[in-house]
Amino acid sequence: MAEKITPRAENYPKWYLNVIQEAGLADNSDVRGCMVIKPNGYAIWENMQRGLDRMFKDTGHVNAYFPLFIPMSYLAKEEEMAEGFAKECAVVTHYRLKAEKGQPLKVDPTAELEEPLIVRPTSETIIWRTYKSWIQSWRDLPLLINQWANVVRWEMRTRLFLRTAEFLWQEGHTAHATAAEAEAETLQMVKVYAKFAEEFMAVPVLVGPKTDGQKFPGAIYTLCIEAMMQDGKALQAGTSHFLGQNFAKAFDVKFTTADNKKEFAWATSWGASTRLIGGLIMTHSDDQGLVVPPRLAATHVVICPLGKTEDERAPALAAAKKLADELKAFPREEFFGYEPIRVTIDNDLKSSPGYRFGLHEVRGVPIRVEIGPKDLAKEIPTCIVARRDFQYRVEIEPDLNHQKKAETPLSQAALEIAASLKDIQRVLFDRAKKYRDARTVTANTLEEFAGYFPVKAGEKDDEELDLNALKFVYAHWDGTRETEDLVQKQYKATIRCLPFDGPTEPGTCPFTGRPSARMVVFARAY
RNA sequence: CGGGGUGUAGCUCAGCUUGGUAGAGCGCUUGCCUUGGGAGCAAGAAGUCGUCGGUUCAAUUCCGGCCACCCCGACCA
Repeated sequence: MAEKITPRAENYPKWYLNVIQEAGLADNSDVRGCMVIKPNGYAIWENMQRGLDRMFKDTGHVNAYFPLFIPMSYLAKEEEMAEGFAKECAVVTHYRLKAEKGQPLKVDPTAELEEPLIVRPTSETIIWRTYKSWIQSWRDLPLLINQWANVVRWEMRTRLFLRTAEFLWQEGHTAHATAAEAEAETLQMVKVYAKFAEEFMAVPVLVGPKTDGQKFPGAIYTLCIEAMMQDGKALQAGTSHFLGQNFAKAFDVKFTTADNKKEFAWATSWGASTRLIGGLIMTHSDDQGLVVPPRLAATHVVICPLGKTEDERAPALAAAKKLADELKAFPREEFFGYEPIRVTIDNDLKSSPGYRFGLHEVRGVPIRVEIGPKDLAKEIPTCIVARRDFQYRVEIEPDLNHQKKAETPLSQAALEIAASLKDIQRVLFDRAKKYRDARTVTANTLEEFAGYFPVKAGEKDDEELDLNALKFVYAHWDGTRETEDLVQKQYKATIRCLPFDGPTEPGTCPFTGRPSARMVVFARAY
């Protein structure tokens, strides 16, 4: 078998790119920093959208759409936001090209916009400008709106899914009559993200506020979910911001209260992006390729009919179709988003079975079914059910090898497959949680802390670090920006968040000796 | 924006030192053969050698400018 994927232990970043390529998730495009999301990758995004959108609707939100272009002056109205995003804004200055025969196409210098437009890096400004006309009375509140969109942030260095110049996301923007209501919304939505991460993505997350140094430009505070990747690095996977009255003041959004007073509205915003796909890959996938939890998988089940001759193939194909129909007709349930089980039949009987199996494996199909002449010749016809979450290679996970393939009577296969899909979802979450918990430690002294974040001189970033080197480290912190910056500089570790369910006892900051209110989580981050 | 590197077939790259108009592997097409873990054989299609200029009888090769991309730092979902 041609090994196309660099093992994780050898070079984790390279492995990540190999998986994306071999699984057909995305490609780099000719446009710098922008990716092409391929069907297998986009299907995962669609499943994410479906799951999240359902949860947004269930919590009372509705979808709307706002313009891609934002007048430059809008961004300027909120000072922190202008400062935060100024350096990564794409700007539109002209509205016309000049096309003359025999001449190269060029920008028409006579068609300059009076005011440049920026391509949205996030939509708070244009949305709050719009809310000004939507909100007059307390009866107009709360305003609970989400939009699915693309945004552009002109990043210096990009990586497929994790950081691209253009990315797809959703951004919720809500307006409330009171601070308490807005804060409750902020908390509710970060919990929605946590639930989505754990129940759909099978990714365990830490939930809690960011430090002031890490919060969103323009926010009073930011709540986030943080996941651990297989290299021990942290990935911020979703954020929910309490924006106070900052944007209401910037765009003069006032409403009349029940007792006829004027007040500025209170705001939240929250977002999650295609970065989630990167996190999904780095949490579950293995050296054989992509592993996707069933709730997000593009295809749940692929059935591979086998056979040398037409005489062998025809019955195998017929049995495959029958099983596919049974699976598709399965009663719809919440686990599958009330949609049919996604089954495909691999009709490529001319390719070798090994090639076909390998292809589905690298592409992350949770369950593969084999139906061939040997199975159909039995008194009670059977099929082989192979689970993607169990390695088939003895040398890699010998203890799991016995579970790699199971022979199942065809008559029961649909039932067992549906049950296995749910089991895979559970196994992936448990595995990821165990992995994270085993790599979460506490540092009580500076020496301990330093030991967890080795920075070896002359080393090229973390590529040469052992895959097992990095951890989530709980440690005390004196609460100052200076200390946070110092730690980042010395150890390349940042404070990921102050987890809601982490230890909250006060102590002493190991970096400065000053008192600390509670422990926080440090990690290297993407 | 600083440091380094690379541009040759769809992809990964060799060739350039010592100039004479281009190769391999993979992929693709066709045929034969093969089928329960990534088979084999044969034939075939495919490249203005990043770009502009210089040197030369002759430039993918030598020289210079430009452009693009990649990696490492700073910045970031």
